[in-house]
Amino acid sequence: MVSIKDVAKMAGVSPTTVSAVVNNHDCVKLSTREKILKVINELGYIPNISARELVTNKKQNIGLITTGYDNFQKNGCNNDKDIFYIEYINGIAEAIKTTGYGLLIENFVYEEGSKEIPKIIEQKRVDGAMIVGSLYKKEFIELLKKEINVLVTVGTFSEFTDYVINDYTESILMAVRYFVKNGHRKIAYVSGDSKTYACPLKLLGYKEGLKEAGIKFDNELLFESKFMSSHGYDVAKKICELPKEKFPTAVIFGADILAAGACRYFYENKIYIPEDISILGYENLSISSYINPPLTSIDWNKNLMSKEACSLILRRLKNPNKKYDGIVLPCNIVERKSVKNLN
Amino acid sequence: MVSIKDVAKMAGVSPTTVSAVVNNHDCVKLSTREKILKVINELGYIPNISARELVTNKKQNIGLITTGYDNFQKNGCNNDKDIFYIEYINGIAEAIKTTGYGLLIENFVYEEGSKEIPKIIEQKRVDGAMIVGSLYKKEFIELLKKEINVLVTVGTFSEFTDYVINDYTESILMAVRYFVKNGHRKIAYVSGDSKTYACPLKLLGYKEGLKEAGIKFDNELLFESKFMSSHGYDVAKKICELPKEKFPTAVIFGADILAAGACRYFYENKIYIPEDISILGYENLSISSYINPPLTSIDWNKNLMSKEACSLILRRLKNPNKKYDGIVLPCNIVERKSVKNLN
DNA sequence: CTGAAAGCGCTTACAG
DNA sequence: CTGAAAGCGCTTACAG
Repeated sequence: MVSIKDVAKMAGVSPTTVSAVVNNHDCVKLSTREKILKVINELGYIPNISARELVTNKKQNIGLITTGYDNFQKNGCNNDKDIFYIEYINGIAEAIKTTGYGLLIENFVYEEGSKEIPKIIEQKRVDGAMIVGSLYKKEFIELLKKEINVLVTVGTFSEFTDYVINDYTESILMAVRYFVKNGHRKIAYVSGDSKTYACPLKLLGYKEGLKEAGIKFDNELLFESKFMSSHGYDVAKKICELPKEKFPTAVIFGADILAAGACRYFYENKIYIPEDISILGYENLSISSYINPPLTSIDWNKNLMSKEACSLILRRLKNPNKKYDGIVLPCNIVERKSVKNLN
Repeated sequence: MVSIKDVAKMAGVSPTTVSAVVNNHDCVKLSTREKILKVINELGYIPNISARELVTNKKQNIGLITTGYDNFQKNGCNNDKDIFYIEYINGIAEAIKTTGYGLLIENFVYEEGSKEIPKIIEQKRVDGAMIVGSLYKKEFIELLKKEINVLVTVGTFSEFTDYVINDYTESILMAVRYFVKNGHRKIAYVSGDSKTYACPLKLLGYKEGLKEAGIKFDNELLFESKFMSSHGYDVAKKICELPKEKFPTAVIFGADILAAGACRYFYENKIYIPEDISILGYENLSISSYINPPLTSIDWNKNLMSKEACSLILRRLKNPNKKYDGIVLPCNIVERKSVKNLN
């Protein structure tokens, strides 16, 4: 292992100067700098990260924590969870690459009331962390804030940290408008887990959309559901049990996972999409493009979210005492083949 | 930040003794140990990982490196890649949790001929690493071996490292048997990328299976394809262009992604699964359960693979000079609804 | 069973 | 612009 001392000796300078070069301080004379760089190159010197961490009191890692209900595991629905997080994980891995930080990931299962926190935070392995998902309570964030200063929530609003979310209300409003534009009037809405931050906001968008189009809100066309595909299946069944005059021409699912589950039911019961019923997913997960027919879905633009989350965390790392920032991103609809134009 | 000195002072012992307790050395008198543990608890002392790393010359992280062709990105097929890796990532994250190691991930795009290696290895951020996937050449592993000693390949055989793979030949043989058992005789096979290690082995299984059942190998029923769903679509088209007497009753796809792409084509062209044609996926990715009809697929048992990969790496970490280990896991078929019984 | 001392490889005031 | 010195928080022979 070649150390800073070896470089210093070989270049005929002090470790201090080598350090200055390695850290791009601009106080080193050009010729000295070049000499040192040459030796670094020859020797293949790579600074020891641990030593640097120790003295600067910074780890050079940031953490990515995914959250899940205990339920997911108990019910063997890890699929549903995996499918949700992957695009964030990869998006963030991509965005972090150029920053000099490493990405440490931990899947954390939040249990209400528990004081347990993610290990990478407890052990101070990271300088900052992002919490992806929405399956936790505010108390969890407060707990974390005691242990780590730099925190960004991704996908959930947060009072005490930076956050990046979507415009939930607007997104569902947009969905209703989209259906109305395509001639639909009987539009059902399958809301996600009411415990999450987004749920009531999305519902608001649904109601606003109906109002705007002069459609009367009908409680029978509103369904609540957790975020598992089996629940989407169940909801589809309920929809089909509706009296004929109530049967919607269009359904907005609050999550792609739910739409996928519903598709299963429709498929099994020979109800064709979009001929018999039009459906819209939410999130635009990768699965939406594999489903048949490919699912038209409200895109969260998770890649952009990941990037924004990274810049948020980098900014916060540089400036820990700044007032909290929130980024609200717009959604858009990715058109595939699950919606019929009734006009 | 409370340090080992603080604990020592408060407990009236030396840092050496505190260190011994923290590291579970069994040379400390019980009463001393208890006294120290009490202080640790009171003070909420957590050892500084960087300091420990510096002195032991170990990072306490292991790396998870996913590999992908440049193509995936160029062709906007990240979906296909994401979908493939997620279950490993989560499986390994789960398995690593109890080991005391952190999990550092990096998505690496391998380019043939390039000398570039993953940053987490170059910067020595990890004690060991797992390479998941098969989209790289042997030279890549040789390159890595120069920089890091503890390496495990997951999903690809490797001469110079530990590895965990599936029994590729057996798995496709099993697939053919499964179709034969269900009364199929015209069985097509869509092979994956021929550059990968598994490809020729799987093909072998296909041929053996046919032979065993007394079915003549027909080159027209063999298709080659890269690992993108669009290629599955193209293959399905080709299958449908086959003269009627050649049209297979069953197709084995060398990857779920390919089956998904094919399903799209079949769906669009009103060819029903499994009524008109039976299909079998490979890998049992999460998408296979969301597709309609749900895809019967050869399960790689990625959870077990992840666990085995973790034990392999832990063993190797403890014993760096042991002879290389290889684990070959059996596959099994997860029956869903894409195969018709012809008997 | 316990402690004093050295040292891991850096960075950072500080002095010149 | 450069260097000597101290110190980050641990672990590890070694001595007793």
